[in-house]
Amino acid sequence: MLLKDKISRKQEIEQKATKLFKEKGYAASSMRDLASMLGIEAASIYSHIKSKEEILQKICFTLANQFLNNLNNIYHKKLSAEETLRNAIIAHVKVITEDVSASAVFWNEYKHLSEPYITDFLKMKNEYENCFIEIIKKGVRRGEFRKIEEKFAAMTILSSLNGIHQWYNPKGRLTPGELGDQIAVMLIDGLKAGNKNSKLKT
Amino acid sequence: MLLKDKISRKQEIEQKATKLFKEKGYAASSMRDLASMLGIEAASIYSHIKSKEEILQKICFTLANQFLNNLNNIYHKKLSAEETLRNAIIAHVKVITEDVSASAVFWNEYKHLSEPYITDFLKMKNEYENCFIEIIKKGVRRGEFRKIEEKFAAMTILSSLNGIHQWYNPKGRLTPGELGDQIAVMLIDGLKAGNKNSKLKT
DNA sequence: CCTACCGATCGGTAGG
DNA sequence: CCTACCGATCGGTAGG
Repeated sequence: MLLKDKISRKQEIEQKATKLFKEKGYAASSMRDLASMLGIEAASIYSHIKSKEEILQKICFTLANQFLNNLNNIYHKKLSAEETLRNAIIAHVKVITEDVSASAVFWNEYKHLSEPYITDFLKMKNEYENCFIEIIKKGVRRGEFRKIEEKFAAMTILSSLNGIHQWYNPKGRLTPGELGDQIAVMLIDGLKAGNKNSKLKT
Repeated sequence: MLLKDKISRKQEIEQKATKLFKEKGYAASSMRDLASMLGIEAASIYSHIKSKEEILQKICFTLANQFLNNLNNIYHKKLSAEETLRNAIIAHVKVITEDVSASAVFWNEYKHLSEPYITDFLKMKNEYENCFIEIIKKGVRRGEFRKIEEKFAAMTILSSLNGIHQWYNPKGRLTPGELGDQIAVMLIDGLKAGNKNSKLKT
């Protein structure tokens, strides 16, 4: 009972902090801001967490692991490049829509991680981006996609996915599933249109 | 001579501040950081500028005006929706590539503007986004683009453009012009592919 | 452009 | 979870 209370209080702190970090940015968010959202004094927060940065670390690495695990699972299914990319996009969108605040913080505030966390984080980010580049390279090689600068294409796709948190309204017309499907169609068609090699595959 | 020196010193402060704000974020950048980049004391900066926020205001509104002016000029040319969108994308990319640091700050740090600046800024941002939505609505109405949720499409395009500062290397293979052309092709093809109404236009 | 300094606020600790 | 408090740092000013 006591343990249960403590866990849920810690989760409440993390959730409120995520909201706060999203709205004001990590550096401009003070522990006194967070405390007043919780209705307690700033010093009391330290009964539940070790430091302000610990919260940021948890947000960043939880999401980074979700993104990477999903992508690894999809990548090893050995589908066509198009289907791999479609599944990767849909999985990415799902992670974002499940916690829009966390994904905003993940994307905008990771630079405030200290060493060695920032180095680890950047390694994971790089691995993820390289995997997207590889998928597109494969698609170009196999004639599924048009000839295109692969890094450019991968970063354009990832940018549009990582911008979702800035405009997506969970209560709006598009459900997360519809959003993932639609954005996958739009971005993949952008890679396929005018593809002169596509007949090689059919 | 004295006036000329003072102007260029102010510009140097603004340029260095832009770089600093990009790298550390506005809130985590101190005037002492900026001073040490300039080789002077923090207090001396205030001979040239009024406040830290004044620099942020200049960055944000200079870019916002560039984006809006370009888009208004293009919009009033009364081209097809596709050509309007293509020109808008290319113009947007040009502004970003001309000053990658400034556009990173513009996009990531505007939330630190105080009133009334933040309200003005958000108005301009909204106007810009609505104009993109209108262009896409027109394209869908005229059968140039497939049927698509217009706000979703506009925000996806703008997100991919506003992510350019995170990965674009001015010394890399793609020139700013090539980047603008390529990204326009990819995004517009994503709007056109599978368009069942396209024959209405030819 | 500098020295000297201001009040405010920061993340965090001690001790209960 | 609180009171009381710490040293560090912040943006900015006065006066030269």
